[in-house]
Amino acid sequence: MRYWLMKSEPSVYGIDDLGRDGVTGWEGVRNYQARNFMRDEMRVGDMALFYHSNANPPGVAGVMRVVREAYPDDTAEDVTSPYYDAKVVAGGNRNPWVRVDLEWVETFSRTISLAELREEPKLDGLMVTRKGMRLSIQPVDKKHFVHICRLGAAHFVR
DNA sequence: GCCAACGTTGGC
DNA sequence: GCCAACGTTGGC
Repeated sequence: MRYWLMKSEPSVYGIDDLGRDGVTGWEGVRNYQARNFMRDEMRVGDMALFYHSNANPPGVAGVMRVVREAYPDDTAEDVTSPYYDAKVVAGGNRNPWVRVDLEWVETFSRTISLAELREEPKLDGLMVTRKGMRLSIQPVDKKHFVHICRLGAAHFVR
């Protein structure tokens, strides 16, 4: 089983939205490296940290689980979607974008902020704290995942 | 294939 | 709102 960190802006879709929805399709990923992680490496049962970007403070807000592996993200072909990709349709190319489905697992009682992630020596090597790291889907070491869950006082990990 | 210009991400 | 860092585009 693998562990991930996935970013979303809470003003667009945050962990409270996922808590309400239960399960959501992770739409709108338009970066090939991030897509490749979803398409090639995410498996049902993998766990992911829900990271709030462009938030105050930015940080990990909770945990979710992969419940469906990669399938086409048809928002890329939907003119009315904010994630519409004109290049896909115009080029007559096959839609290269995929999404996975994620299930809400737990919302932390507090957000583990980016500043706190940086300060914690046990989290050395975590990708999200690297300067200039914009990748929206990142693999996370199990030991890092578990530690962040403990910081968040997660129940499911105890 | 190089690389300048441009658009986006995301912390602050 | 600013802007550094990054990814993509497109002329050559």
